[in-house]
Amino acid sequence: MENSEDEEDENEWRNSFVDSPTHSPPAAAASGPSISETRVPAHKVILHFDLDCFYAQVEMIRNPALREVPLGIQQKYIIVTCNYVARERGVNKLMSVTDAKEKCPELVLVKGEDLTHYREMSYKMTELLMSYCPLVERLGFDENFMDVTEMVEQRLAQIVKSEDFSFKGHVYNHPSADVKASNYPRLALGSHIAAELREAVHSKLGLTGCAGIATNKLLAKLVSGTFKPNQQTTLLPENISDIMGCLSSVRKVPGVGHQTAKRLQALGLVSVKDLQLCPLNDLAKEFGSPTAQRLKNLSLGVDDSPVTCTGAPQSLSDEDSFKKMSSTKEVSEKTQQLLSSLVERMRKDGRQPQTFRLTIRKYTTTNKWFSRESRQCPIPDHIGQKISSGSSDDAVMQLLPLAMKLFYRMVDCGAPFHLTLINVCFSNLQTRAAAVTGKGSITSFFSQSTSPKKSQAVLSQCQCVDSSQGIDMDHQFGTDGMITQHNKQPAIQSSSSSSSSEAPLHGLRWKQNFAVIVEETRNASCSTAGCDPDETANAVTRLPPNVDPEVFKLLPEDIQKELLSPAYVSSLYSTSSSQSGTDVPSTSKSKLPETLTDSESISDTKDAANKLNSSNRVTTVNHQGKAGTSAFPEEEVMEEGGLSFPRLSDCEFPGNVDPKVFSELPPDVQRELMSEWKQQKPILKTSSSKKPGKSLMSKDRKAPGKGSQANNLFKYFKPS
DNA sequence: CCGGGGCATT
DNA sequence: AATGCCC
Repeated sequence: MENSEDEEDENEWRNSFVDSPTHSPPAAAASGPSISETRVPAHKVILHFDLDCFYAQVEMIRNPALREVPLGIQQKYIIVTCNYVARERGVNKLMSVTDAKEKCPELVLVKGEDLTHYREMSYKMTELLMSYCPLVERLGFDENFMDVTEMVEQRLAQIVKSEDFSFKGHVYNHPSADVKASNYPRLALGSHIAAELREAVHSKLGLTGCAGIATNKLLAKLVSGTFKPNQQTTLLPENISDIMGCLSSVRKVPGVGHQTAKRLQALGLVSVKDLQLCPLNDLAKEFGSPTAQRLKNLSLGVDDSPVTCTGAPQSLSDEDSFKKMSSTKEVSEKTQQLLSSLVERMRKDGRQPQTFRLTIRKYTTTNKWFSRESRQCPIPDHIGQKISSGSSDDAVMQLLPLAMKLFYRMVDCGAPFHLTLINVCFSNLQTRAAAVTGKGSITSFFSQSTSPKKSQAVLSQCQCVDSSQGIDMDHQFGTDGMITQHNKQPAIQSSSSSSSSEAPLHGLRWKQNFAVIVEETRNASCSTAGCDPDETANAVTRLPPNVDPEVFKLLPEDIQKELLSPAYVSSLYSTSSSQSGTDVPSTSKSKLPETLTDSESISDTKDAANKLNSSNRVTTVNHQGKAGTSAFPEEEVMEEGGLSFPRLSDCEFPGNVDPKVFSELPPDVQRELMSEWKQQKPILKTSSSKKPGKSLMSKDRKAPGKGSQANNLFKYFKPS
């Protein structure tokens, strides 16, 4: 059942590649001992979501009056995107403001340099998708991949044999009604799921978008844009060569960028067809064997890269570009300004950056817009602490000299200089738990007393997420959101809606935290409808087969702590999760509610509806009650948020942790640990062992640090 | 070539 | 730590 034997469509799919000499076996698979026969997996069903003119949509939600007018989103002197009214009048993406105004003098412009609102909405989108299936990968702010293979299999199992059903939306190169879903039941079900998710996104967030349904990420992305806007397209295996073949330029292939395209062109390869036909050896001479194979595969529509959960960002940065900056005073002021907003964002994130980087772009006549230089340095701990919990202004003031030091390493201020961009970036983001314990050992952990301050911080973040949620942000435009469209002052200044706390996005993380917290404390505080005690209890109580709680409890305290460390957790994921791209941890599937099963749909499913609305309901939460009995007295407000993502626990709560042991930890420590877990990538591939051959699009994350140490700890667990 | 963000390589 | 490449 797990390696569900292929039906006809699988065979057809496979056959379509069999003749390709360069084709490597569709990786994945072989989670167990490689039985030669069963190792070819059922093909995956991958969805790609691509929101329509994303920034413009967000602005139109914030101010519905903009829906009726041609709207362009302006960053500096560029229209980065525009609504469809504007497109009808000849405005296009990445058009200069001058050209756009020429084409469409009535064009209304909204400044889009502050990404806060876009970022927030972007994460809401990802969270919404994740609430149905945790395997979601972000690509930029407006695209998401989703691996729904498991969901499809579940539905397939429930389908009545004779049941006749069809594809939702378009089918690439087919008069959609032609195609019988029974020939490709999995893709057909994928198209149903895509349709339902798009509807959910629309009803819950007010956003429209396209979806592509195919057997891998490459194809899903390529096919999703076939019908725009607000439509979806399924690609059948038999049409793979069609969609690849009609790509005029290799550049159209996701994963082939400018540089790669240029190098290919030097080999005389321009179209995808050229690339398909080019001998692998020729490619290997230019790119090396692995890259050559990847390129060739991509040209054929082959892509075995897994959908990798994106999780929280690995870095936060802020930048500004300008015509000219040539004095250190300006540089210092601009840097300070950038640092201020970055520090605020960093603080809301909750993690503590260990590295600071300053990037600049120097003006050069030789037109190298792209060349940026950067210098980076460690952030002294005392400064890091100010960023996350101290005075923001102090933090900025201490970072500024650091930044200037880096600046002087790149610019000789004795001579004239001319900058056109400054970027500040925090990376190497660590949770306080990790920061507090100092590098390797977690020993001082328990001596840390519970920190009221931190709890408060978490709470306020929760409230921030809360207040920033809600689809109709219209009302945020009190009186200042009116449309202006004169030529002198072409841009509307986005109402600075500072009211809706910048509290961004890691709603993702926070909500996941809440989910875990709720589960841990549910006896004390779970009181709301939609909270299924069995489900949540299981999520936390269940241990994977290779973990012996009894053994765990007998371990020395410090060893236990190491086992709870994020590095260990992630290493566990990376080694225990199967290499198969199609195998989803079985725990995460069985409990998926039937939210999407029928045309009935999402909104009618209590569970889903509760989830999706949670953000709007947080304010209605009962703030009192079991304050005394909860392990997190200050955080009652979280329970609603937690209930909204009951299923995430499968994916997010490390299964190797003994809940009893965990529950005996101080609340503060529990919270820190959970916070850490949230930031690990739940799905990790081992980059060394198997080699699914990552595509250019894959991320292939590694477990952070301490791998060897963590691995040694495996001996404390039962062999699986 | 705007604003981000990520990964791999050196 | 710095650059390149990708979206």
